Amino acid sequence: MASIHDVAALAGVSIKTVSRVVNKAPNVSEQLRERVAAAIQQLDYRPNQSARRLAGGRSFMIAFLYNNPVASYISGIQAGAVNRCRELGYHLVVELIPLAGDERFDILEGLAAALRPDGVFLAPPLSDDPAVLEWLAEKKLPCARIAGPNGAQSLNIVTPEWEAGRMVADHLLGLGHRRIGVITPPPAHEAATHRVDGFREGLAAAGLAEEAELFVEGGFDYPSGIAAGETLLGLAEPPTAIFATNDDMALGVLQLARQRGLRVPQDLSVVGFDDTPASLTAWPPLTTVRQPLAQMGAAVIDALINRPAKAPQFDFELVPRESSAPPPA
Amino acid sequence: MASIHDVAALAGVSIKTVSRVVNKAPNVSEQLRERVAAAIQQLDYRPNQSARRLAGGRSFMIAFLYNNPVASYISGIQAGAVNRCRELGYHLVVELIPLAGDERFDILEGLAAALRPDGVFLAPPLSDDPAVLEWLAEKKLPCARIAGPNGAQSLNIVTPEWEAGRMVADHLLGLGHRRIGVITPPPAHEAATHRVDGFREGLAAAGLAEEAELFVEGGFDYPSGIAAGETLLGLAEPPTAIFATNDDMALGVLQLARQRGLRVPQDLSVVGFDDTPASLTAWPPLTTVRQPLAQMGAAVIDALINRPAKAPQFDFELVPRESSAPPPA
DNA sequence: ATCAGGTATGACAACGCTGTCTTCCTTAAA
DNA sequence: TTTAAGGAAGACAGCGTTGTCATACCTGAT
Repeated sequence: MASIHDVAALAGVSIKTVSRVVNKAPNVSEQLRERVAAAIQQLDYRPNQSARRLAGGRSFMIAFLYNNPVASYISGIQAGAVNRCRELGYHLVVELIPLAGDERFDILEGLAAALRPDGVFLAPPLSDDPAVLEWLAEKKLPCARIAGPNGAQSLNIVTPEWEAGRMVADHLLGLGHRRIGVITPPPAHEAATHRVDGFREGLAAAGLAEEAELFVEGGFDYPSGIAAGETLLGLAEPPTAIFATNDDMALGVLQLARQRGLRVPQDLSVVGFDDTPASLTAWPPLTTVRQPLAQMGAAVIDALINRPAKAPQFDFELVPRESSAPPPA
Repeated sequence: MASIHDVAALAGVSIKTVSRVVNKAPNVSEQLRERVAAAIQQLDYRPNQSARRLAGGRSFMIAFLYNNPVASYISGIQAGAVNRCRELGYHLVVELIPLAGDERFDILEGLAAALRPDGVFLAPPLSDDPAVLEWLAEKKLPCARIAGPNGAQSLNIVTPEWEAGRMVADHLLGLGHRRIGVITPPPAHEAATHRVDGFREGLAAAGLAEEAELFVEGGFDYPSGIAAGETLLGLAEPPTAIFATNDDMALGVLQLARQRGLRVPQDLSVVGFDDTPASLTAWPPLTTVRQPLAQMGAAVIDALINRPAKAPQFDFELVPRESSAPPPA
């Protein structure tokens, strides 16, 4: 495997000049630049990251810290991140971080000391963890998060959760629903709670009063969707539609409706969030909100490496499918 | 951040001795070992991987190459792999490799040259790719695969696909089915085809003749499940049960049955494979086969790093749910 | 003609570790 | 008592880069 010395020898220059060419540093004559480039090409030379890290202080590694039970969500984000990393000549090291316990910090410590990553990518709900955020700030590790709380010391890629919530409200309201149950996210998923805020705003815009009994907290999983659905459908005046703030819970509502003999969407409309694979294959296919996960992942990498001036804009998209329809007459 | 020199100074020994202690090398007196350990502890010293790699030739990195549309599958394997890596002091670098095209080799080349990973982990269906396998062998990169073809030059963690297929056959046969349709995997997923072999063996063991028309090839995705199901149900004598070799296709069959007014499982039994989240939330919940994904991921890492003498044994588990029942009378 | 001030290039010392070789010290066999 | 053998510890040279500094060259203003 060719080293910088081989290239230098072949091109008849010093290793420093090769280094300059590789790093696109200034003050190299066009002539030499080309000669070196040719030598690099010929030998198929690739700089050794370890040596680079050791000498230069940069590791060309980004740590991706995650812990999210929804595989498709993480998977989508990771795909975007890993591809962008590749484009930029970086690599993505993944680490599964427990959501609680001091063990987390051991792992982080080991990761930071061994790898010295150039940046840290936090996926939700880790992006909400103040202790982790603080630890990273203390270590002065550049860190970017997706859908985390704002105002913290590190970068946060903001997602239009609020707008998406509003979209769901408008969709359901537009179909004629006036009494809509909401299964809210667990408080640990702070960004997701903005979905509910946007939804509330939609309600208000339609001149509807907010009724506390229609907002039931869920745990972002299937069983909790069933449980919350039971609460909502057990109301004296049950809702004609339910907005579950993620797909797993919406799927739970679908299941519950089936048990109770309610037809979806004729008797009850259901809207989810995330556009998971299961939402498409469910019966009926779930109306849900699609996030541009790969774009989001790529944007975080950009933020970490290029630090672009302006924050990226994402469009969440309402995917109308067969689980939502006008309310029963 | 403490370096080996700091530890050596604090313990009053040479850096080499510290290195010995860190690497659990022999020929260090118990007394010194303890003194050094104490110094390491006190300074919270962690060896720098880049330096280690540069000097020692090992990178403590494993490359995880994947490309699989089934997020939950990859996610499960990755979780097992990343945790085992951590236990062993390694790190997992992920890379998304296209399934075809020469671009693959550029990516691999870049990865290999820059990172010099100590091992490469290939997840299916990449584990079936002869060109990739050959490229890795050429570069002398230790490589382990899950569910790949046997006989290749690299390690392969064998999974009991055959046995699992047999289990499915026995399950369905045991329920009384005599005419069972099978949606077979695309040929690129070689390991998965053993599921069909095992299934065939079950048929033979029950004294049933094999009918070619009952075996229809699928593409491992939802639409292809629907299409294959249409072929099977369109048969002059349609099957009373369908074994789809993955969940996505089984979900497609479920959908098709619904369209045709067939009740599952009363009119048609359906069995999937993979135990994806969607298989649980589908209606009816899908009888399927669960693979110990995390264990499998961990085993590959073990194979790469520790090279254990004996191959690990995995148990695939049939998860009976509500999509399979005795055939209509 | 002289000199300041840039531009182009190279020499060389890190970076933090491990491999190799050397040295010193025990221990036990001859 | 001598000697071989091996255990314990250290000195030192890389590993493949980048950063810093030195050097040579060129330009244009004096």
